[in-house]
Amino acid sequence: MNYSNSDSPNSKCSVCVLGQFCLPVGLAPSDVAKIDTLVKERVRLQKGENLYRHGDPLSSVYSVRFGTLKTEFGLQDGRQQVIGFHLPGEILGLDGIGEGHYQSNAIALEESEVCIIRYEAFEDLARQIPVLQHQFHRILSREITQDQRHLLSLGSMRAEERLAAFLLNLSQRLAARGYVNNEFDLRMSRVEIGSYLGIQIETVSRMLSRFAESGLIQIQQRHLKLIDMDGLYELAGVPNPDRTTQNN
Amino acid sequence: MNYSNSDSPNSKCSVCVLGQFCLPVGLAPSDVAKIDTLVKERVRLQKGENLYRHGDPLSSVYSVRFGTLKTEFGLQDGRQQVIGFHLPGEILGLDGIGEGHYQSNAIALEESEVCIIRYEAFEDLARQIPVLQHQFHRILSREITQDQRHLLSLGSMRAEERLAAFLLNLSQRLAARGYVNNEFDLRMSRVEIGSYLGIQIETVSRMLSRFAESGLIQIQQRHLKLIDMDGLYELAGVPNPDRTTQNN
DNA sequence: TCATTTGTTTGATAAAAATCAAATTGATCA
DNA sequence: TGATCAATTTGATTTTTATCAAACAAATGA
Repeated sequence: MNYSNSDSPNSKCSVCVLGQFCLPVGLAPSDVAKIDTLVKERVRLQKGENLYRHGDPLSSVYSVRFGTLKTEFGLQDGRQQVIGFHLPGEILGLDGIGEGHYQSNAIALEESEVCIIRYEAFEDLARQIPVLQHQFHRILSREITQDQRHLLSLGSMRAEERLAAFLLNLSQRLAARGYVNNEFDLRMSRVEIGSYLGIQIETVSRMLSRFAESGLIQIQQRHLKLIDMDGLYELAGVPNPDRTTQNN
Repeated sequence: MNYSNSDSPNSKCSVCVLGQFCLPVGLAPSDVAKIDTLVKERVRLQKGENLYRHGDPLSSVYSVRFGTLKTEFGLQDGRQQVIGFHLPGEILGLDGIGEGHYQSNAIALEESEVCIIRYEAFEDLARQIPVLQHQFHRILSREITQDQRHLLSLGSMRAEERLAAFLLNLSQRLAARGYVNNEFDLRMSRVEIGSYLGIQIETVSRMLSRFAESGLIQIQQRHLKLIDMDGLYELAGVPNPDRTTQNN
């Protein structure tokens, strides 16, 4: 782990392009300046490095600046479940607030950098800036909703439906960040995808091959093209939100 | 739905026995009195009644006063997943904060009563009482952790393991509320258990029969006795937290 | 460069759970 | 009280996915 305490201009929330996804959403510029004083440290992580581990005392929550991380939740007997993949602008560490120590492990899937938000100081600031307080509640609430959507996937969908929903979810989140929505690189291994979706890696591989064969996607290693978005959305059980044709 | 706006003494948070599970945890008596002014309304629900529905605008979050509710999350194509069962003292409606409208349905499993916490007024009060603000963050965070534990169950456990973990989770939550931990009535149907656990009702029924046959439990209809807690905990992948024998 | 390791794909088989079907039990109501 | 309806259990069979095994490909390092 490589800490930095830079005051270089591009390290400030007030100029960060991720502001629209991160804590400062909706804040007046003068309030964002107050966050700047709170978020001064960052950490650089290499692939495979832990940002935090289950049981570490909660000191901070984190915002992804660049890169991708996964969080995983473990059972005493050793089994682990990947809970989420985290893209720039997303907040990590929220599960540590309840008990005062993190309940999950957070691990970088590639070289990544996260902003450190000291939690106690943040609570103080949130009391002073109602919009910030509300935005934080929204972030916590959306995390709950996201986990519930994931539960629906694991509890009610078959393997190929889960996989389609997963690929589309990634696509949407990348598109919101300015990338094209139909071509990207998977940062996670088949093992990690399988764990996230509650299926074995052989099944992940077979389903990807099947998708490719039926013209839904093209895939070579981790490079992915979504060809038939409508078909994928249908598998995922939702209409394609991008389609604005006659049937709307 | 039957609203009441009673100021009878036993309706106040300051005297409510559920305080130890609910919002007021850790608050000074003078601060609990401030919550009393916030939480004055309650709703009585009959079995099967909705407390809120997906899409309803968020106006309040709710605390269960007595009874049991379920929340369920739906897919456009009609599939529904039971996300949680909610006991007295637990807070509902948190998934509405993110988008300003509830993402799930909340339905009473038996005659129940919930306290209404006006959300906007609550945010204001939380700013004035740091301990209350922190307690609310803890509640949100624990909800995330609970959903993650549920994800681990659906993603990494076999049907009988999920069922064992579910029964033990209920047992623990009831025990924390002063009931015996090894004998209780299930308030939910086999269909609802199956949905919650991501398995079909026939499988739920078979697993319950198998548990009974192997002496782990006794069950008649919805009345349940946990006989071999250690065995159940082993199935659930965790050591029995109540055991303080030689191996600790 | 080749050799080794790691990750991925594909195939064959087994296990788990779903589905279909019927029987049984309990609850509700005339 | 019996009749009807709903919920649950049990059995037979099918489907899905896991597991075991092997082949293959990509990445790493001497």
